[in-house]
Amino acid sequence: MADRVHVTLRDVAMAAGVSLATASRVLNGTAKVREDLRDRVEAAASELAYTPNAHAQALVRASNETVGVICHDVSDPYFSGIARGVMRAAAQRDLLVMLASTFRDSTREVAYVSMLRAQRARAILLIGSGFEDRGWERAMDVELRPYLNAGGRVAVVSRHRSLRVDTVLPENREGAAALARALLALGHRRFAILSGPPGLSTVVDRVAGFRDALAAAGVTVDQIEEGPFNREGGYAGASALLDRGLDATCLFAATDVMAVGALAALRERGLRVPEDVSLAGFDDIPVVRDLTPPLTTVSLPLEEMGERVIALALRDGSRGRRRIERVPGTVILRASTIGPP
Amino acid sequence: MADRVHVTLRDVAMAAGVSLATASRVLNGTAKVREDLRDRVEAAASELAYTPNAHAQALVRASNETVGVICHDVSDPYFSGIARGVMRAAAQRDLLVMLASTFRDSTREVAYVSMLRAQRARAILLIGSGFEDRGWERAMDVELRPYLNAGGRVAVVSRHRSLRVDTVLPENREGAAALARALLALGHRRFAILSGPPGLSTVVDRVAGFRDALAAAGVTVDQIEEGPFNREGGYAGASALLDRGLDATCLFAATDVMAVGALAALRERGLRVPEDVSLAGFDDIPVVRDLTPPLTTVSLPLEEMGERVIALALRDGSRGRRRIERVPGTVILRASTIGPP
DNA sequence: GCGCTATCTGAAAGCGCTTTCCTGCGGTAC
DNA sequence: GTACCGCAGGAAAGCGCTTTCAGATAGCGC
Repeated sequence: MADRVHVTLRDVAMAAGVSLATASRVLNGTAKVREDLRDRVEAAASELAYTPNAHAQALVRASNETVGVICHDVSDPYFSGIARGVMRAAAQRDLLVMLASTFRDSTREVAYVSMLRAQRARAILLIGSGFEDRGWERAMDVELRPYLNAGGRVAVVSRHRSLRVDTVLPENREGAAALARALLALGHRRFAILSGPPGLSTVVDRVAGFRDALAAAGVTVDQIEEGPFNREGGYAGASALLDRGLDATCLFAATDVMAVGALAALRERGLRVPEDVSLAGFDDIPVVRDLTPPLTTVSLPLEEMGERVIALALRDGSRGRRRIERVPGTVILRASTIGPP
Repeated sequence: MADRVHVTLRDVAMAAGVSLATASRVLNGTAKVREDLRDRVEAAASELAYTPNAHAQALVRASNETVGVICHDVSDPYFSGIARGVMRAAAQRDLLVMLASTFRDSTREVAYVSMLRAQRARAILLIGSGFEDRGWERAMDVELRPYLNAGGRVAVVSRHRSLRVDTVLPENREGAAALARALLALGHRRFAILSGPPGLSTVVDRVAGFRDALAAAGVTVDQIEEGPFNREGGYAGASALLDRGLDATCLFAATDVMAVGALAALRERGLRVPEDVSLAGFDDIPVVRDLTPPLTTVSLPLEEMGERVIALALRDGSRGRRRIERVPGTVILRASTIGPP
């Protein structure tokens, strides 16, 4: 048994007593080969458990079968929902997905793009909002532009101020506005907001949409708390609000994950949801319907968004003009929101 | 601006007026190069936005910077928790992770291993239990053996009957047994079990451990329902149990995800947890503590397991004997379990 | 000033594959 | 029987890189 050495096409060709060219042709079905030769090559290949070296193939074909996906955190249900859609679509096309988590570190994000570029990935998908930060934008541009020029494909989910690429755009602003109107309709007039880190477009848009819709009804919000985009952020934010004296009948968290944390904080302080305070989130990640009370939120078709973003990146005629696919959010009123006490 | 063409080392070398060898040496820092030449090369590289072709490097170096991870479903919190640990550790080592979801299709799993082998991935990590199925075992062996012989590294999380490779082994059996004893201590004597698909070692072990511990106390379980390993499986299983007339004071679901579904089913039928029936799961995925009531479960350090499995795969002296790292589970009693009514 | 060594640079080989180009073959038409 | 065509298989080039090997240059002692 061969040890520590890869079986190459040359081995297969020799074992079959044919030339490299013939072996390659048989294995790829690129040209007609006399039947007995073909059989011998196939037998040799399976005998030796031959697997073509994908790097050599990628090198000579100048294309390859991988797509890169960059998200903030795989264990965040928002991203893993989208990633699931990407993977499903990728599997259908026999593509391999390289998934990277940046842990919200913009430096790492740029580094990953660079690695993916080195891999000559067929496409790079950026999931999650961009950083509204000049330095990041410049660094990203430096990596992405040559990649695009070399024929690479890039598509993103969420708004990126500086990236003029194909986009799947959740209607964060409109969704948040619709949610605000629904909450107004329930009778709420005093709101507090749990916002994510500043500089993330998703947060910015949601908060802006929410506030604008309220403003249109003559309602202003002055209790806003910022925190990291995770359960702890929601928990800490809600706690801070409570410490300061919550002056609202309804709390809006910019993401469901934060809402989950907020719910825990509220409950710990003895506030009942929704009797004492209503709570709403955004995204409709799977778990929120299993909370008690189930969470009011704006639903986004996460898996579908994943499928759409990869389709966008891989579509033909991609050199045409930039395409933006808007994904509307649907307000889902559940038991976590009722009229004000 | 160059269009549709990659900048190669040759371009950099020419622009800098040096040979390929020198350019390569500068960029890799492999040897001393006269300062002015070095500066020129570096200037040219950044000017041209040069990125080395990772495939060419992998080809000549016969090694590369990617590790493959295969799991059943990224959007399952159990897997994404482990994946998070893997990614964190991979980032530290400057490795790129190729993550594949099999959607529990054993054929696809084998296909992914083959692709990863073609990529000459430095290591392949299998997360999630193996299929106890002769055909799958044989097919997997055919792919993995040549990979291992060629110096590839493989490590797994969970028990795989046929794979004699480095393993991170959650103590499913012992954990479930400990949980059973804790529930017995609460006074329960009549149990029902929600099991996953047969042939998955994780399920088999958990159910066996649970039953054995009960048996040791003279308690038998005859209400067992099998279903898919997800929320719907738990929901359907619990519903089926209810339809048939649930004869138990405590329900054990083989995974937390299933328990979540079961909780919804129970509640829909008007059964209160824990007053009417206690409910316990396994894994301690993040969401369960936010349920109402918070779920009793067996806690597994998911992220740490991910870090350990990649460390195992990448460790030196890996040609030594197989290593098995056992990961104990910790019983966490929360409000979803109380004494029997 | 000569010979020797220590450094650094460049030429070239080769990683494993695909694909072009070319050769040699048998078959057809005259 | 000769000339021509079509086709299948082999030799070889080349994808972009690293690294060996040899050559060039400078530095040193005598």
